[in-house]
Amino acid sequence: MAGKNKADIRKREILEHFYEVLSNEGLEGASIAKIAKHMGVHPSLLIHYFKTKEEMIIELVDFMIELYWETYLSKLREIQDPAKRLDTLLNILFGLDWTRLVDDTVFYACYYLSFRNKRVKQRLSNMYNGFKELLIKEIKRCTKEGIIKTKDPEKVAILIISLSEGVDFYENICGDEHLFEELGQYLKGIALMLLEKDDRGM
Amino acid sequence: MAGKNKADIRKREILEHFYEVLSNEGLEGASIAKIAKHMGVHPSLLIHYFKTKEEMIIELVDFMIELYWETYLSKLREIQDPAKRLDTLLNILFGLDWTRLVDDTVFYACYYLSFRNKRVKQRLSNMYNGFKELLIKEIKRCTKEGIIKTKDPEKVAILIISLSEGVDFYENICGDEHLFEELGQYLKGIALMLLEKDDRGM
Amino acid sequence: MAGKNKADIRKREILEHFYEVLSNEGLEGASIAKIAKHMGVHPSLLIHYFKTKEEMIIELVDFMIELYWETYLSKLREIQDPAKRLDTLLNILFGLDWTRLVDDTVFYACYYLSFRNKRVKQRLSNMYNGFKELLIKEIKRCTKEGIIKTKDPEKVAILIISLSEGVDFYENICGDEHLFEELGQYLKGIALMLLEKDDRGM
Amino acid sequence: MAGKNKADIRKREILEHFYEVLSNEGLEGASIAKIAKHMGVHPSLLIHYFKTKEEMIIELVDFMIELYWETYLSKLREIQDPAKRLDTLLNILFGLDWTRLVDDTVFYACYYLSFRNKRVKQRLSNMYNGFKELLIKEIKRCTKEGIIKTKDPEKVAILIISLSEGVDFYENICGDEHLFEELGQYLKGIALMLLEKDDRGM
DNA sequence: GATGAATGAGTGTTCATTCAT
DNA sequence: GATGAATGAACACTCATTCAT
Repeated sequence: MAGKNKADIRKREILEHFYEVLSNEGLEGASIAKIAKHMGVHPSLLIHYFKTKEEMIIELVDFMIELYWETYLSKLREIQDPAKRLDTLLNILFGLDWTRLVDDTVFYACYYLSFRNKRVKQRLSNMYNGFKELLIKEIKRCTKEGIIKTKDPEKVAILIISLSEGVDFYENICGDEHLFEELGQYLKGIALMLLEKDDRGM
Repeated sequence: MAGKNKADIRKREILEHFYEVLSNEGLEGASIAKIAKHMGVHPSLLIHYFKTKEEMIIELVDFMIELYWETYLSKLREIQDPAKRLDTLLNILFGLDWTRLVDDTVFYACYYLSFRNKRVKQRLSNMYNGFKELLIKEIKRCTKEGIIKTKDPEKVAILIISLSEGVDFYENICGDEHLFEELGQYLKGIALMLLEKDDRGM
Repeated sequence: MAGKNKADIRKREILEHFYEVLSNEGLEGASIAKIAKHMGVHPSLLIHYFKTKEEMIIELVDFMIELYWETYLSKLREIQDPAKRLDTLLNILFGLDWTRLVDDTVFYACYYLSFRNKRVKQRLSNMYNGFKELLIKEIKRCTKEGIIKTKDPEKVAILIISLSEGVDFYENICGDEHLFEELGQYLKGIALMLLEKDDRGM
Repeated sequence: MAGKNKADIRKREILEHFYEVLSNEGLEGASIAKIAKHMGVHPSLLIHYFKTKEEMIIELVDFMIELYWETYLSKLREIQDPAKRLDTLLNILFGLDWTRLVDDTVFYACYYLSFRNKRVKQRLSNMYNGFKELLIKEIKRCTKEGIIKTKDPEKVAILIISLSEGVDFYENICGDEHLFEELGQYLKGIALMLLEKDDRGM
């Protein structure tokens, strides 16, 4: 994504500072002035590259989504075996690397912004739909090969993604340091159960 | 809760306007000036009652939490049968009334604030712990009476709450109008399965 | 001064708190709200007694001036001998008790206010004129009795008062702890010289 | 002092308006908004240049001190003769130009601020120490050359400065228009006497 | 490409004060 | 005698942004 001309490099640099300030000081603290100060540059420069703050936010969202996709895809890239691919996906969703990939303050800032900003919402929506489709594809493949018996792959995919996000959500409020570590394997087990025994409770 | 003197009535009134403005215009839009204008009153009056905006936020959080608790408790109040009580809890968690009880913008505003505001975080944490303990108590009772076979009630309680929040989270981004309605019964089924078959997939 | 009805007692009490807050936090800090908080009372009460803040200031000035006069007069009261009376006056003006009688922040606050507030200015002017007249009277008596040879008592009186204030002024900016203590006797000596040898440098 | 780039020119301009508003309306009246209005500019521009009001105050103090020094030094510059240099210093201290060089409201505003603002205090302290050292140097030179017989130059220097300030102080409260004019020569005479006869009254 | 000048709306909060109770 | 409700102006300061250089 993005060419490698000087402007793009500079914009990426700005986004990284934006990310950091947002992470440290939250939405109210991430003003253009503070970001500029954080990178030792004049505020006008940020406007010069992004025109408006909204544009900066949009590109930050894109930047974050890129990160997620790269993680997903890089971990799956060389794996052929369907079972292993599905297993990898679950490891990603319920592992620590995933939740810690993007700072929670930044992630939930973007999430919160999506309530009032259609463009942000659209991007997040696309991202989650992408995750969902990816998951569905793998589920279907595994079902086809008899590894699992999932009747409604979309429902289960939504369920798994929601569970992953829900635990993250819960953790942020109630989590002691080790909650998620313990919970990880347990959750993966639940997910597998849902995939295999999806014909039950319905 | 809260006395019935004039100040308490007025404060409640202010909080309702705060809630509404927050719901309509988000965190950045919910300035003291705008709330005051929304209720046709001078900004300094809000300060007169709450001293600082932070205090106002804290009391809004309390106000919201009160709403949740009242819902919980009022629905459980007259039910004695353990199975029915548990069923009611699941209906609350995966039903529409619950998610729609508090406006999402308001709820996630509070959630987002909890990242940087210890007092908000503590309150939300207490609330979720309260929900969890309530759930655990009912699970244990049902287990004792042989209705379900839950081995680790706390884990399952956390799981169920997380699932409930996770689906709400997901819905806000990806949900078409009817997603949750369909999902509700399905999720409740999952929850029941988790409660009964908790000895499985682990 | 002032009757002893309940209102006067309350007003005096308020003035004492005003004095203290002014001393601790300066002019900008001495708001009605803060004074009220300092005495654990509602701000409206101060207005109730003084009508306006200006009135409060005026009465504070009177309060302070009272303090000065009481000191002056009480120290002179029982002394008959003219030489001793003059000596006492000089001791007062160049002694530590005098400068420390009223907190510097309070005194210079009143002084500063006099630039823009005619009523304050008038009061301070009267006070200094009173001091001057007192000093002149004693100088004249001593001159008459041949103790000193002051040709122009008013000029010398003004000079002595100015010197006293000037040293206080200087001390506030440049004074180490002991400057004034050392200087006291020296200054008194200068004053005496001025009184005796007033026929010189003119 | 100060470069000649646009910012420095603008800052100086702002300080001049600050000075004027302060002189006209006192400390309480010299708000950023009023200064901005006085110079027909937007309030945030002042912040743009000075960051905070405190900084503006500090620079005003520096500005005022600069004025004093320039006066001192320019009047002494071309004079070599020790007696004349000392005489010039006394003329400055007890002459009208001196007291009228800086508006009294402004000067005493700075003085008053020094009570609560360490940086202001430090600057005034440095200024008076500079004056004192200058005076001491000239006194010593004159003593060496036998023009006067001052035993403790520092004490006398402090005395003279204090007297100068004290008379100014007194004048502000009690002075009719011509008091200081009359007093000037008299005071200078006193100062000379103190310098010559410093071995007396001690 | 980067900086500085300037704006104007907006922030939360404090202020002295009035009025009713 | 004392408190609380309410006001409206003011405060220093931050905000995103525009324009000129």
